[in-house]
Amino acid sequence: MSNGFDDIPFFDEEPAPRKPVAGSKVPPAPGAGLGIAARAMAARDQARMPDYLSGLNPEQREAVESVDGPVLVLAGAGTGKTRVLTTRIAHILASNRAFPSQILAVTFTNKAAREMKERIGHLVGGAVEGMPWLGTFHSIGVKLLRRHAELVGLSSDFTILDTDDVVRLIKQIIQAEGLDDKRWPAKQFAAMIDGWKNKGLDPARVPEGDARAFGNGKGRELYVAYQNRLKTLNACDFGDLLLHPIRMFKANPDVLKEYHQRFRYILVDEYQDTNTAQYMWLRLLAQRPEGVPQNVCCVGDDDQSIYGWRGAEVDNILRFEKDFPGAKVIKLERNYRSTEHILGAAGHLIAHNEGRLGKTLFTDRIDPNDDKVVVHAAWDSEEEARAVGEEIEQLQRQQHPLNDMAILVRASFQMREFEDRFVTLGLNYRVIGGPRFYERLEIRDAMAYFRLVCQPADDLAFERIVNTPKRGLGDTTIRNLHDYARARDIPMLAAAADIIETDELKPKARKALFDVVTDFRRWQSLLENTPHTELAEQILDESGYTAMWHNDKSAEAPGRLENLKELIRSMEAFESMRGFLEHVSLVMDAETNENLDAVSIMTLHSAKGLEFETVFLPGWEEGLFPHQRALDEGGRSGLEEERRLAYVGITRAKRRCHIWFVSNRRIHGLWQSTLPSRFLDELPPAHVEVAETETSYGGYGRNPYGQSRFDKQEPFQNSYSTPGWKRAQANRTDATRDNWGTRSGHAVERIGYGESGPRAKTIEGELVAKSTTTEPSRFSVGDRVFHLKFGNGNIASIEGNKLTIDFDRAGQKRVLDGFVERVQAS
DNA sequence: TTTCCTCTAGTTTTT
DNA sequence: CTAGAGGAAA
Repeated sequence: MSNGFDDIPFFDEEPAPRKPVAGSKVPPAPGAGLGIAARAMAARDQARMPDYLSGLNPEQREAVESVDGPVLVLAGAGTGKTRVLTTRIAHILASNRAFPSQILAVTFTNKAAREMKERIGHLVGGAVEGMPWLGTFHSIGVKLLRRHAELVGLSSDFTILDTDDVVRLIKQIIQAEGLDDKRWPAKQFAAMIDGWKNKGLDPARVPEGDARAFGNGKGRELYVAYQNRLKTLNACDFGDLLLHPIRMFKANPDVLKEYHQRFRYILVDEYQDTNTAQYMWLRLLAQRPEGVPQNVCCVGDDDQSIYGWRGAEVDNILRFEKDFPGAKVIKLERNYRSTEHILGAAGHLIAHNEGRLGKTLFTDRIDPNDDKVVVHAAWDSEEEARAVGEEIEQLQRQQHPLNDMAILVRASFQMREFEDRFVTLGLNYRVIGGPRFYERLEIRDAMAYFRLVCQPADDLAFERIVNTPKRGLGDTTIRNLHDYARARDIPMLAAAADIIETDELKPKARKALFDVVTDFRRWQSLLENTPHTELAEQILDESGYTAMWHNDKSAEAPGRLENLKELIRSMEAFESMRGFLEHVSLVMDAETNENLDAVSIMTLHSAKGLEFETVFLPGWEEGLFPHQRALDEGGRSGLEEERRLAYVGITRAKRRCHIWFVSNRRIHGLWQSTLPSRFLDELPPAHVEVAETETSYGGYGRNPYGQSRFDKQEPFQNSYSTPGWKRAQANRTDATRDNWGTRSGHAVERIGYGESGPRAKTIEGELVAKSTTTEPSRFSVGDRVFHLKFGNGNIASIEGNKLTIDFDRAGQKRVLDGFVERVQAS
């Protein structure tokens, strides 16, 4: 849990590593307290061929052992990419080429970094201490910046702003420029700045046209003003965590040189996702002066590049060989995940893209009993959800764990239908990627208190909480204070301390502000000597923040209090409040509860890197997938990215992949009839079967879809002529919309779930319906209960795990007992 | 200050 | 349609 930079010596105290000599013996490892390198060496010495190399195929092994010089590993889905990366690091360590602190290993997400640490630990036998430079681009950026902040005009205790802070800040700037913040939304400009920063553009380099496009042509001025404001706040946004180090390195070649010496080996995960700024950062660090080997290894898959829309440049991976002359390119094509049908379908689909580096996944685990990829047609999204639910239940009856199944959607609105259905069925599910814990209102408020205690100059935090809970400090007072602070160039909290000594404010506001200032003074004085969790609780109590939610009668209030408790709990793992704040600003991910058996529902984007026995891919319709906007805004390359997304979806499946399309979908409230996705036509018949629908309608054979519905003739185009396909097509054309109820043999029961109000989600961002149990209900009629969505109510009747409840506010609803908690009768 | 109403926009997401 | 934001009224 490092919260800074001073815990790692800049250069190792140990002697410089020697070049390994073939067959050289390494001295036996002494007992306890071994460094990672020593342990790795010991592990290697146990066998002639190091253990860690034994299970690798020849290509993987080559990727692991080609440690010197630039290497690009093109690792297709399920080909053991992470394994190669981690084994490679273990190998570098074990062969005595570098110390752990001389390896730079970069990932995109914290999750990936964590996983790598863990797996290296396994390989080397023990926890990985001393890999200080394994982390995300951003966390490594922070580490560099904390060390050299003064070189870019910051002080090393700078704050990291998240998107929410940034938007509020930009809004102020837009208003300060005298622009209408409704006509020029701060959010949009924040996105523009983010985009520019992804491209490595400082204000001067933003193309004229782009800069003029915002704020009556004032885009550039606004960007400058924003950067200035950040500097006065001693703050960075996420983009700066990359750009500042780049600037720093460019302006200080001596510093860059130090890092060149330090980082003997550089590894990059998910290279296809790097944006221009990351690419610049990497080249600065990786490209060495003549004669020095560039030990860079980038691992990626151009076919899985799905983040172009947020600045990723597939081109980075495509031109690796130009950037690093003499680079070795190793393709990993042997797939260990999926059946031949799944690979065949995915491979045929992705072959429709141009400009690929070209890989074909194969497996030799061929089993004639393997299912083909199945394409299903449904009348509308409701039927789609119902049918998927049935399939899941059927698999469940065959003892397949729900954890092995996932529904991967293109857009998050599609999730709702599945959630509704699963709640009705009492089927456990979890939603991955919902609102994040640290993005919740109450968490952000609490964090603002903590930030302000640790960093009295954090004006954004100050503004967020001065009047939360309500203290009668309205707009006018704040504006006053703001001007006062600006005029004197001091932080707002300091300004508040000053202004209460004057008579500039009304007595009421003055008193309120006085209380705030004294509270913060007190908390700051406690910061060093009070256990931080205790202090945190104290802050939330004394500020009246907890009381505010206690008094709040709304349905969400108890959940929010619970989240605050969870926040305090999660602080325990940290040494100090500062350490905790640093962690939170970078690590925004929530963990899922692995112990629960549940179907996962997530977007295709968040599914990258995961795998499931069975994957359901609903919503393969033109306009949704490929998404209309991707086509409109991205043209050909937009379509190709969508296709890669489809590829990612299919290759998540190990054994079973079910694709769905519907004929009617409600978009923006109105029903629209839809066409099957062109991607369906791009699947190879040999690996695909069309499901016979159990429903009894249709069969007219009116098939408007022949060959080449969308594209010019393409070599892969094929027209399905199987009876099943024809029927599926006919179904979607001729079905009548009276399928409410039991047509598919399943009693449809609607329970209240669809009115406005927040979605019921647990702190992990999961919504979990308890499965039907045979146990007697833990509730009885008349109990007073609380429901996250509907609030308080009394139980009117009970059937199994389904409760009928008279809610105080929402009226009578039927809900599953897993969604309510018993409360004391009031 | 709160509540209610109107308006608007509406893929994908990490850090 | 529907969630969220912002403005107007109580």
